[in-house]
Amino acid sequence: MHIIVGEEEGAFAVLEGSNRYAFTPDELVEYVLEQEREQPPRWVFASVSETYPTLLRAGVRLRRCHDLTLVEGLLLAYEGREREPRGLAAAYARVRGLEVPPDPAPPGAERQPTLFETRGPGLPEGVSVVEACRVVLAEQERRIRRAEHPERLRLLFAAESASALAAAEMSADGLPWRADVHDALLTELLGPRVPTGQRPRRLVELAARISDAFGGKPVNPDSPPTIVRAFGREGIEIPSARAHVLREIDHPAVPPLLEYRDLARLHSANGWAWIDEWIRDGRFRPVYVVGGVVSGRWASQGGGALQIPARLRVCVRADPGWKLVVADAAQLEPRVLTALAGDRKLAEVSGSTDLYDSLARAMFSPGTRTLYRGKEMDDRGRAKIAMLSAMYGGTAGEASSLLALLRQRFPEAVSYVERAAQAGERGERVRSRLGRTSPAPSDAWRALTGGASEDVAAEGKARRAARDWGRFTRNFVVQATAADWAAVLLATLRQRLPGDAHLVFFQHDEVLVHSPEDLADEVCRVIESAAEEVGKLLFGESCPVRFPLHVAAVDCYADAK
DNA sequence: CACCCTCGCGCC
DNA sequence: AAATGGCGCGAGGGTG
Repeated sequence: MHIIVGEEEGAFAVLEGSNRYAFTPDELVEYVLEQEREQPPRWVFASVSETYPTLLRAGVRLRRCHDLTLVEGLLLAYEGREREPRGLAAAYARVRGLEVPPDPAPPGAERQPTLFETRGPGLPEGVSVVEACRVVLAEQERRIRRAEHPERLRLLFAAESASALAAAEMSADGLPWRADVHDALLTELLGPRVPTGQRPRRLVELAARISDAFGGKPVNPDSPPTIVRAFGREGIEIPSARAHVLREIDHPAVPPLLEYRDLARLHSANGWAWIDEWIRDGRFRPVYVVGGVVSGRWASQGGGALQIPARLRVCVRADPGWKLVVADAAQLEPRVLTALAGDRKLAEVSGSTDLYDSLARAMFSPGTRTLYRGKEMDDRGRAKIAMLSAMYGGTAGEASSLLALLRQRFPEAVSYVERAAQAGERGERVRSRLGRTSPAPSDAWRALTGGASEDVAAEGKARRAARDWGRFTRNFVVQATAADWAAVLLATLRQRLPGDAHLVFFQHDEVLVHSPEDLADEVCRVIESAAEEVGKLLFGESCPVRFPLHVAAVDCYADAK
């Protein structure tokens, strides 16, 4: 059973079968709670991210939903039409054969609407939001039935829609964040807080030491070109000012420069200004963008939510009487590749929680070491390079020979990604297990790679462009299937968490649950059993690949792992 | 001033 | 000869 909810200018319309209601926000809340108590329906929204936060503020949590915009985007990509607008008005217009309006600017863009832009849903006169939803939903169901694996798309759409619920819930609940701990850490590393725009004491000292090391001439350590020139004057030519380049140089400016870089980044990306902007009432509330990345990974808007530096994990602490349950999938992507390819030999390797360690034993005779980019590398490191090269298309240094060895041992897995790469090189699309579909290459790409070779240089450029796109599609099948896995995990998990335990953070292959202390053990078990089911849901009951998680109930995020 | 690019580096 | 995927963000530096 599904119930369509449409929002128009603060009022709500509800379509339940042939019944139609108009509700105030308060009435809607009462209605929703009643429905959820009896037999939870599938709630249909034009967009969860636009409507659900209002319900959350009123204390409403939904179990299941269908996000028409997210699903439209996935379906359009599946059908090779990802450039078409995906909002409700556009989807409705396509069904009715009307002129298709562009998507409204995302709410994050602070752009004022121009004179000719209209606010609101952009539907034709006389068509209500719920009516449009009803029409689009029916059309989406027809398109699903036409697909090669309708059941996979249904799982994908349910999981993606549930992810949207989870994302809004996590933003509303917030990640516990101790501003006082964060402030103390900044003060310890940078010196006392200074007004925005000024360099903290420690950075001032380091900048002076850097200039001294360059003979007293002021050098702006924030400007890479200036650093390259400064080394040039010392007779040291470097291609860039990147840390790994600087580390190879024997010069007194290098140590203070590297330390400056490190601390300056902390100050600018996650300094006091960040605390002021993002931490309220002991919570970090980023805006997550479900499906914001072509591969289906989430993106975030502001706050760098998916790039929290590891050293700030000390700031993430459970409330008194609560625990943080931290769970991250161990080497998710190689396991996903194993399952996708149905590589039974590699599946045996996945039985170990440390996949790379066990892969090393399968690839090498024990204890051999070689040099890799000048560094001694043990077998585990080499096994990891081999696997990453397969998934990313790397061929630098020893990678190609390691990849060749991996191909010899596990031909099914390696040929799976190589077929995806070849498809990309031909300009074809590839799909994740559940049907996330890679975009078409650009017209510029087709022009570059399509023509017959005019000269050697043009042919080289074309070849490089083709290979680049091949690396993208090679990685897409793995990354997008990992996104499938994570979405299904989130969908499963948010249904099963006991009591007041709730998701507070998600990052690609890792979840954090804030849980009352006495429920933490149960939360750990729920997460572990959910993860076991996810592999079967995606790849079938007989899938032999294990997807183990590291799960830990801790007081502080930094204590996990 | 707004806008756009590159660089460099944090996360997966 | 060398060639690894996906992001977000801030700073510098240029353009119009």
